[in-house]
Amino acid sequence: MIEKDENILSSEKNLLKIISSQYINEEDFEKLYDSSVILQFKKGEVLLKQGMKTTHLVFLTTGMVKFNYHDNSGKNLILMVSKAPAILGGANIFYDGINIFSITAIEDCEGYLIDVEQLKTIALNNSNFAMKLLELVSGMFKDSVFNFISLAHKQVNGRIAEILLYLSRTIYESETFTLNLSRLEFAEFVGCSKENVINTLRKFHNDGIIEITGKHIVIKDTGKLNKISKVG
Amino acid sequence: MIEKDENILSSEKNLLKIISSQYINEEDFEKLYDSSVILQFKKGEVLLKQGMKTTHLVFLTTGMVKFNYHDNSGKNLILMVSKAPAILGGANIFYDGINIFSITAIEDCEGYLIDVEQLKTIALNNSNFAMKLLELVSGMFKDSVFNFISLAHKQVNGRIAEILLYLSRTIYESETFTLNLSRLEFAEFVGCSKENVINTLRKFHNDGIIEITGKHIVIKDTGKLNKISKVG
DNA sequence: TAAAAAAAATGTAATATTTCACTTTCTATA
DNA sequence: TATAGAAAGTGAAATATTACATTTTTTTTA
Repeated sequence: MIEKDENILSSEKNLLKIISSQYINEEDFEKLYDSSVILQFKKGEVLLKQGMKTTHLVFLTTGMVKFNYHDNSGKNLILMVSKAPAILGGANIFYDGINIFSITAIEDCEGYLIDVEQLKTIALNNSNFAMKLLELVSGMFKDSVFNFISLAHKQVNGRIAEILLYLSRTIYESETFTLNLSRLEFAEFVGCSKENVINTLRKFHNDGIIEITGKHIVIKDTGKLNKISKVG
Repeated sequence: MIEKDENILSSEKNLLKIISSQYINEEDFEKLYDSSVILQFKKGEVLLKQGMKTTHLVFLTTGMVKFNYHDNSGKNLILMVSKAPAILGGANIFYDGINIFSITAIEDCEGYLIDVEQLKTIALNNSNFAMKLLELVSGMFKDSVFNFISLAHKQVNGRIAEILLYLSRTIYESETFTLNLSRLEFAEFVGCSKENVINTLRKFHNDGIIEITGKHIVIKDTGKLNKISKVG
């Protein structure tokens, strides 16, 4: 019990900001806390499933996930990649309550399942809290729009350069990292064939822009990568 | 004065739902009303400009607009097309207050400029209202995601078929309509070259799927168009 | 740890898309 | 209503991308 509390409070970002005493009182916090469950997810497991009713959000405490959409023809698309700490599923709640995409672990994860009904009840009685949720959803919207824009006017090498920079800066926070997406998943993120991803990564490698050995990537020339991402 | 009120109240969709007495009291409504201005926009005029601070939203009462993003290399992209009645600009407010895209009239429009600060003040004191705004933003998020998905895994003919159906169903609400986008704008919406748009429309015409004479379009074979939009 | 399965890599042919240079057709307005 | 400028349309070459067939490498698991 105590361990659970400490866990929530020790993660310094999103949820803390939102749930902390600034926006929510002790009593509301207890309600939310009592209705939440902590769960482990193995790589590949689905945290939120596309098409299902949104009964909960997930506050991810450790691990990384992908936001993926699968269409009826079997094709798959990765919209976003996110790492702990983060609140997942926020965009679904206040619309019609059906998950528009899945959220899947791309490495072992741990997270709190937060009851949506409870959350709504609290938001209705606390507009500061509701506003914070609005900020959260707007932020996601913005990210999605930027990703969309990039997809629309950039060619594959520009997209790949951009995604490499994004992963390096935002997700792994290092110029050296071990990718936890397969080449196929990477292709689903870029929006092209897996062969194209493989060839382009190889080309970047041969041009000395990156160094890639299997899943291990080192970004050698950020300047050039930047240029490609802008021009491409 | 009376005319203005009637105008707001007679449009049956978004704003009414949100602003109506169910969610906002007489006094708040007056505040919002007093800080709002009605304006006319000519085709091509910008209602909200990308990069500028969000000082107002627009409640569009008549006309049609495009949501367009322009990048520094001069390329332009249309994210969405929307017609009255609609609330425009909602996604910007609660994030960092900078418009992430422009909203431009594609035909003569009329709309109310609603002061954002006033709106925020009211939302802070009225969580029902805040929740309604959340729904609005979530809805836009959802639309954007679907458009994004379509762009990512469909080829140009699939995209064009889809956009034709979208325009027919959602925007013009008829199988016969007069497009108020140029071929170039249509291409910016599809995310391809204008020649590709022209050729594809011609091909659809020759195959008897649509009938196109300049800007006048008749959808002849919805079934086939549907198929192309799904397979493509 | 060996075998099976999955993922990565490669080269080439087929296809899709853009770019370019140009003509034709509209449309606004002087 | 003549005319300039914009928009639409065309065809062909250049480029980008995918699809396919196949091999190599890595990972999983019996």
